[in-house]
Amino acid sequence: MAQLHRSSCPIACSLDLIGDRWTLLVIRDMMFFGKQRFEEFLESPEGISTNILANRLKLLEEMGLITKQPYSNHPRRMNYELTEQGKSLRPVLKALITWGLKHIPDTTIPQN
Amino acid sequence: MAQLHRSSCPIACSLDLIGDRWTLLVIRDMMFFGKQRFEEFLESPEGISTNILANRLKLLEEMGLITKQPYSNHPRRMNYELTEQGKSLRPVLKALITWGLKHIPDTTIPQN
DNA sequence: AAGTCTGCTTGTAAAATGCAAGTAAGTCAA
DNA sequence: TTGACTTACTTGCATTTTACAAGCAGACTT
Repeated sequence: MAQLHRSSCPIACSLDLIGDRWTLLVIRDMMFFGKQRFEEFLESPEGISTNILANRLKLLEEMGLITKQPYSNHPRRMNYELTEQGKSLRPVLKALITWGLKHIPDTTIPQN
Repeated sequence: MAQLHRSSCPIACSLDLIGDRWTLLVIRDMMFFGKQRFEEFLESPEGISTNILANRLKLLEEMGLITKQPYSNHPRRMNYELTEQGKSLRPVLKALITWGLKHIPDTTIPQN
């Protein structure tokens, strides 16, 4: 994951932040499936590994797209939630869903 | 660049095809700046390197998002053009532009 | 006091990327 | 007709990122 912006183009800058194979899947899990905890993200069918997930959650928090909070009084139990900035990625995900469903065979709206 | 689909989710599948730091920038150059030749893509401010560009053009052609044709009677001069399938990525790019302009400081619509 | 649950970290091999240099096929100018 | 030039790549190699497996730490639970 690159940190610096390669240009001032909004597409390039967006890709610098969220343009990899995992980040938007974490956002998807939060936005469409209401997932909030580390173990829940691990259950998604794509099979993200724990080190990548920890790294992406950290970066997303640093970017301000999600927030992390301790979950009630349970120990070491974290709640990840989308910020308004994170929620505003919905049109991007919608566009990817529409394109994928139309152009990639055997894609379907998943249930979990 | 991965080739296989990790799941049947349209978002995940789309990211498997176009979810890297360079592919959508090549599409952008064709869609918004009318670029068609190898050397033109190299001129973009992000500075893609020649091996990555060659690889992405090849993958995009294999996916059916672009076509490659010899340019008139000039030698070794190729024209890359978006197919209908490639053009249909416009809403995805539009969504990224909108999000980037709103949420990333110092992004602007570029001129070249 | 021992085991469990959750959320990570660490180690290492494999893959992708970045950078520089080189190559090949044709054109053009002298 | 040869030697430079243009365009579109390919190759080699160092660096970075990813994938996979294993381990660990703190709080609870029995």
